[in-house]
Amino acid sequence: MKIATWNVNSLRVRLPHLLDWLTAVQPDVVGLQELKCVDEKFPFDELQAMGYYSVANGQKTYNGVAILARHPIEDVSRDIPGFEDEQKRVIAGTVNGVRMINVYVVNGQDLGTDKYAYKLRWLTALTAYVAEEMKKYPKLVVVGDFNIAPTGEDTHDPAIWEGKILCSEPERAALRGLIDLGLKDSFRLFDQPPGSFTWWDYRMAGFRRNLGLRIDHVLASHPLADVCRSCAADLAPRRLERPSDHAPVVAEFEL
DNA sequence: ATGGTCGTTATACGA
Repeated sequence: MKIATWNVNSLRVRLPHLLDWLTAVQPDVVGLQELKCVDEKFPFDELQAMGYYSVANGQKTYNGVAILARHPIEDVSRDIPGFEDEQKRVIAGTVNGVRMINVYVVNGQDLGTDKYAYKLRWLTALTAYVAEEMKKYPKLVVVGDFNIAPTGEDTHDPAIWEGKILCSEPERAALRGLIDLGLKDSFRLFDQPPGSFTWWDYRMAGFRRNLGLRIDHVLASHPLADVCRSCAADLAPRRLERPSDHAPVVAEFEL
């Protein structure tokens, strides 16, 4: 079972890349983020024609998440239950007995801003939600754009990023708190080449110079981590014309 | 220190 996550940064613009990538990679379940697309305009028909069921939680201009799967998506849940939030950042569903919680974590802008405070509050609410879900679903993945690089190794230059947004200690502590519920960072279950990232700023030729961060993750519960066979970023779509600024991450599980 | 580049029912703002 191939489980993937991809911040597409506008589903409308990236739909041709997405359809080509689904054909090439054949993932079984995919979490998408930053759709910037209302549900009324979600391309359900094109995806169905490719053999994918889809469920979405979209909004205009900003945010928006979806799950695609080759099998029916059951027990779909949108947002974080009990957490007041205008922004559409979470969708969950169950496919073949595997629970996927797909998240687009708040970016946070800069330390000390209202958006940063919102990010930390949001992560506290997410952690409580995932804790509840883990009681119900032993086989669970939390995937998405976490907007957090777990360690210096997940940045092109730890000194530059030290204490900055996406790398600050409170953000990293929040991610560790989520993982400490009983999850594994699938990517780090395997030897990886240094300089492995999932996001590169459009500015300053970030991708060409590999000035990236690893901020997109597949976190797997222990029963799934035990059967994880690979996890890697797929840089091919990032090399195309008019790419998303994020690469997809694909993890394979023997199920 | 600054700005740079994308996307958006845009023309300022979020990332």
